[in-house]
Parts: sequence; C-alpha cells; structure tokens
Amino acid sequence: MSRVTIAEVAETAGVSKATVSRVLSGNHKYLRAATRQRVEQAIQQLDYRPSTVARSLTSKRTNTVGVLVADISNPFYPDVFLGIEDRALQQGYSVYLCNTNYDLARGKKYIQSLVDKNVDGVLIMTSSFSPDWLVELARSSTPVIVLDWAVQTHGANVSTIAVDFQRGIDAAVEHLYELGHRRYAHVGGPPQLQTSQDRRAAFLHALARHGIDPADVPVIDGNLRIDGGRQALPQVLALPECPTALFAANDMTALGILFEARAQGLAVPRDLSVVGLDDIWLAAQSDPPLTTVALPRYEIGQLAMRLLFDLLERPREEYIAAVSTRVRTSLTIRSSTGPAPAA
Amino acid sequence: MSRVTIAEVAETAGVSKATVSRVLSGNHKYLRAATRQRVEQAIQQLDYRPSTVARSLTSKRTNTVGVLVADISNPFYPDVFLGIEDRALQQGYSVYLCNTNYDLARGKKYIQSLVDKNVDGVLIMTSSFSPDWLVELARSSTPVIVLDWAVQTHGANVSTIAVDFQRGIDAAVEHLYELGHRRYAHVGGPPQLQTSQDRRAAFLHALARHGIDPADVPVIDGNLRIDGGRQALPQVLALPECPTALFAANDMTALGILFEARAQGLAVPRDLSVVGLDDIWLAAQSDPPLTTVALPRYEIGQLAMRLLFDLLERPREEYIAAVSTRVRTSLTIRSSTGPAPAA
DNA sequence: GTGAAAGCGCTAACAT
DNA sequence: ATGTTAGCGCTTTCAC
Repeated sequence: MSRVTIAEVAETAGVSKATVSRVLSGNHKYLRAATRQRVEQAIQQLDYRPSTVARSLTSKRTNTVGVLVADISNPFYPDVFLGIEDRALQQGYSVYLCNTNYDLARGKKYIQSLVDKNVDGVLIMTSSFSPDWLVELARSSTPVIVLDWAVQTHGANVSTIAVDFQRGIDAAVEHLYELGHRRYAHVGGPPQLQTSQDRRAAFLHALARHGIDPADVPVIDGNLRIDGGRQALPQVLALPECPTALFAANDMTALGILFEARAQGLAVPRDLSVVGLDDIWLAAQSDPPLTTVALPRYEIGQLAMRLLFDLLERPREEYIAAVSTRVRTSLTIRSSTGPAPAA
Repeated sequence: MSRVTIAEVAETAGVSKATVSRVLSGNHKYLRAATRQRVEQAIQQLDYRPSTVARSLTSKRTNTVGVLVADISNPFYPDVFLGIEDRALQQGYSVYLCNTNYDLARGKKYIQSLVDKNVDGVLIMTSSFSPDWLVELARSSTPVIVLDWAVQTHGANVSTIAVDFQRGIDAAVEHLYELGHRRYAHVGGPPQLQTSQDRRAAFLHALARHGIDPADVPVIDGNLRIDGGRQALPQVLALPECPTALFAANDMTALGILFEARAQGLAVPRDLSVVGLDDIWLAAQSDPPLTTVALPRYEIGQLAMRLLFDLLERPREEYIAAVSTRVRTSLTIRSSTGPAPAA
C-alpha cells in the first residue's frame, strides 16, 4: 500500500486539502474547533504523515543541515557532533555527516551535494578547508557557520565561532610557572594551519608575560595525531637545553608524548611536565591523566546550531551577515604536570 | 536571484523540458548529438543544477540513508561510518548520522523522522535497539540492514550482517593456550545484550575444545567501556584461583583492565595476559599494545551499503527479503599476551 | 472560516 | 528523435 496523502485525509474529514494543511501547520488563526477536531481525527485514523519532500518543494526548507568534519575518528569531533545533533533534534532537523578525510576536493564535492540537496545550512567544523567552498555556498545563499580555526575566514563575511585559546593557555602557563618551570617547548600542529599558528602564538604570548623570550622557546612540528607526538619527543630530548615543560597543540599529540616518554623510560611529570589541549575523554584515562586546556566541544556544536537557526530566521539576503561568537577555554589540571625537576 | 530551473534551460536551448530531462538522466537512447550539445551548453552556461527535492517528489528516491549508532564517541563506530560513507559517496548518496544515546525512544523518534524524510534505507548499527523500530520501517517498506548483534533479529525477516566471533576467538584461545595459560576469565558486556552473550559463548566454546570446563571460567560483567574494565580487574584479582589470561568483550574493556593493572602495579603480560576485541586504533597505541580479536569495521560499513543497494534494485515488495551476510573476525597479536606465569 | 486553483521543479507516459 | 501533458504531495493566494 502506498503512502496516505493529504487528499485522503481531506476526503475522510470532509474538508479541503487547504484546511488540512492549515491544521497541520498549526498557525492559521481562524479554524472552527469542530473542523480541527475532525481533521485531527482523520489524521489519527489514517495515521497520516505529511511528506517532507513535497513540503520542501513548496516551502524551500528541508529541515536538514550538513556538517563537515575532517575525520570523525578524531575524538574531538564526536562531541561537537553531539552538540549539533541535540539542538537539531529539538527543532526537528536531521544532520548529514560528511567526512572530508582532509581532502579539499572531497569537501567541495560534499558541499555541492549538500547544496543540491537543498540543506538549510552547512556547518564547517574542519580545520582544513578551502575558500571556494564558501563561494559555492554563497551562490546558493546557503547559510554557513565556520568553526574559526581555518585559514582566510578572518574578515570574510561569514558567521564564525571563534575559540579564545588565550585564556586557557594563560592559565596553563601560570600553572606551570608556579611549579617552577622555566624552560618550555611547544609541539605544534601542521604549521600551515591557521589554528596551529593561533595556538602557538597564544602559548608564546603567555610565556612572554612571564618574561620568557619567545625566541628561546623551541617549536617542534607535529601533526595533531598520536604518532606526531611520539615522533616529537626525541627531538625535544635532543634539544641543547632540554625543556622541563611541554605544551602540545592538542591532546592527541600530548598523549603521543606521554606514550613515547614511557617507552623511553622517562617519568611524567617527574622528569617532564606535559600539557595538552582539547580535553578529550581519553585525556582523563591516560596514565598519568593529562593536564589540558579544555575546549567546550559540545557547546561549540550547540552554539553552531543556535547561530544557524538565528540566521534562518532572517530574510534570505542577510544570510551572509556575520552572527559570529566566541567560546572560552579553561584549564583542567590532572597529573601530567608537576614541580620542575631540581636540576 | 533564485534557482535556475529546467524550464529556463529548455528555453535557452530551444527544446522542451522533457528533452533536458533526458540528457540529464543520461539513459534515453535516441538523442541527436547536436541537441544534446545545445542542452549541455545551456546547462553549463546557466550553471544549472537539478533540484533533488523536485526530483525526489516524482522519482520516490531521495539518495539518502540514515545510520543509527548508539554513540559515535565509541571508537568502534567511526570506522563503520567511514565504510558506509565511502560507498554512499560513490553512488551519490548522503548519510544522516543518528546517535541514539542508547535511548530506545530517541531511536524510534529518529526512525520516524527518517521515514518522513523518505530515506531510501536505514542502517541500524547499534546493539541496543527495539523491534518496534522495524515495525515502523516495515510500514513504510523502507529497506533496513541490521548489524546483527542485537536482540530478536534472529529469524525475523530482516537483512542482517552477522559477525562470526568464533573464528577470531578460537585463534585467540589457541594463542593463549600455546603460551601455557590454563586459568582464564572473561570480562563481558552487559549480559542482557545478545552480542555479550554471543561473545561469551564463543569464548567458552573455544576453551571447551581445549578441555577447559566452561563452568570453571569466571565471568565478570563489564559495560563495554573503559571504566567497566577498570572496575572488573579487582574482582578478577579477588578470585579464589587467580586467572592468568583475560578475554574482554571489547577493546575498551581490555584497555580499562590494562590501565587499572598498571595502577595496581601488575605487569602485563608478565603477570597477566589480556586479549581484547574490535581492534580499535587505540589498541595499537596502548602500553603494552593490545592483542585483540579484530572486527572488520570498515568492511562492515561498506557491506551494509552494498546490501542496501542490492535491496534497492529489487521490486519494492521484496525489500523485506533477507540479503544477509556474515563477516569474519581474526586475531591480531601484539604485546598484551605472553607466557603464563610460572606460578 | 473554508474551498478552489495554481504552482513548486521535475519525470514519465503518450503523442507525433 | 522530441514535444505535450499530466501528475508527484504539499502550500498558498484569492475567492466566497
């Protein structure tokens, strides 16, 4: 048996399709109570469910959004996604998840597919993205929210969620400084990423406040993954003046450092203090549990959806208007940081 | 400016909408080359993109699928999702990701929403699901593939992907037995889950082959999460006859055991051998790296899509026909297993 | 308050 | 080979 349509409901209720449509949408003021009753009963009886496809064709709304992430395996993203999803579900929205695999072409393809599918909005949560994605979206005036740790969004007319790294990183440096650390190093992300630069800059800036010259702080490039952290440690140890405290660009890197340190017989935090960034669940489970600069990932997801809904309430011309906002970071102290070694 | 439609393309190419539609779909045999040229040029020129919404209204296909997982934060699922996604992308499909949060009501809500959105199929990849989901899907004759470690699908008329735990677990037991282990224990998942029972049964069965009486093998309940593994270890150690080898229901549990063992000053594998199940990426990164029964997660995802596409090629009445299949498990030996202590 | 009719953008007979 | 026509299931003026 095929789908029951609004026409059948209209017929069994003895009214017109228009009337059924009115009780469906709920808004129309003038409706005799009795009529509404009859319609609602017919709906019940036939177990009628409006076709969202047909509805979309006229309404120009699909109640769907697309989310682009680089790689959902990265423990950072699931939390963001959950935040998005919970808000979306509240409003009856469904979410397409698109993994770009760090592949710009694949990302573009996804964007096009989403535009073709007429999504109401797109959330770009990946650090590796390309401006032509935005062009594609602009042409179809599809609203977009960008998690702002990507290149080139600064100044562009896009809605963004910016992350205030400084605050949390300041706290981390403060914490380390009080523990007596004076020689620091940074294990960064891929240097071409804007967010890598931001994180490093925030760290160096915080150190500068304590009178530590950024020029004296070695920076080793990582890749934001565990193996990057592992590979970075030997380079740190080979440094002429071995640092006593390490700040990693993210938790995965920090965990790699932790793992490798153990393999090399180094004790954390006795010989070396390590601070991560993100506060993924794994950070609490490692040995020792990781001190880290926490990013409110779930909130970022929620916020992204909130911004999007804000945008959608505006007239179409204002979709490109920036409704940007900013989230804070904070320090979570665990056990990978301790007093600087005597030496 | 609003969307360019097929009518405009037809006009600028000087043909009818039908003709444009024909070159779009590509199949229609008889088309003068010159005509096709003109149409294609018009398409280019106007940068026309067909509306999938309108298309769906007539074709009854949306080129979308919904995937239900319990919790995408669980490292098991991202790989499955990637497998699904890659296959989907090949066919121009987009994927809705739905996290049930282990909440059956939420899952039902999602199913309804997916049905309303007219998805071409649904993939149920979560272990906690409820049969009325299937009812909902059957009513709209939406094809569904179930990863078969859930209750009640056995025998029901549903397409499933079954996991052959026995093979990999046999290999694991063989491996441990050869290392001299004779006293085993199992840290299982929530006992009410079908898949927990399957895994335990496969383990006990493998042991039986080596003359070890299942009645002598203690089973401690875990929750498939790290903290469950942590909490299980003390119970294991309190056993009258302390086992020398542990088989955990999944890697997260095994990792919890590893973490807790270290905290208690136990050396793995010197004092205790531990085997996990899944082979999530973290298993290779732990210290020591985990010996584990590997599940082909990415393949499961791919397979699920393949089965779905198979189903979609059939006439609608056969959607409920079972196109089930089965995947194998295998043993990945790392360093969490070693010779049994002399004792 | 409610109905009739047009139209959203496309596809698929049926003609020619 | 290509055009004409009639919907797909809904929303939304515009009448009454």
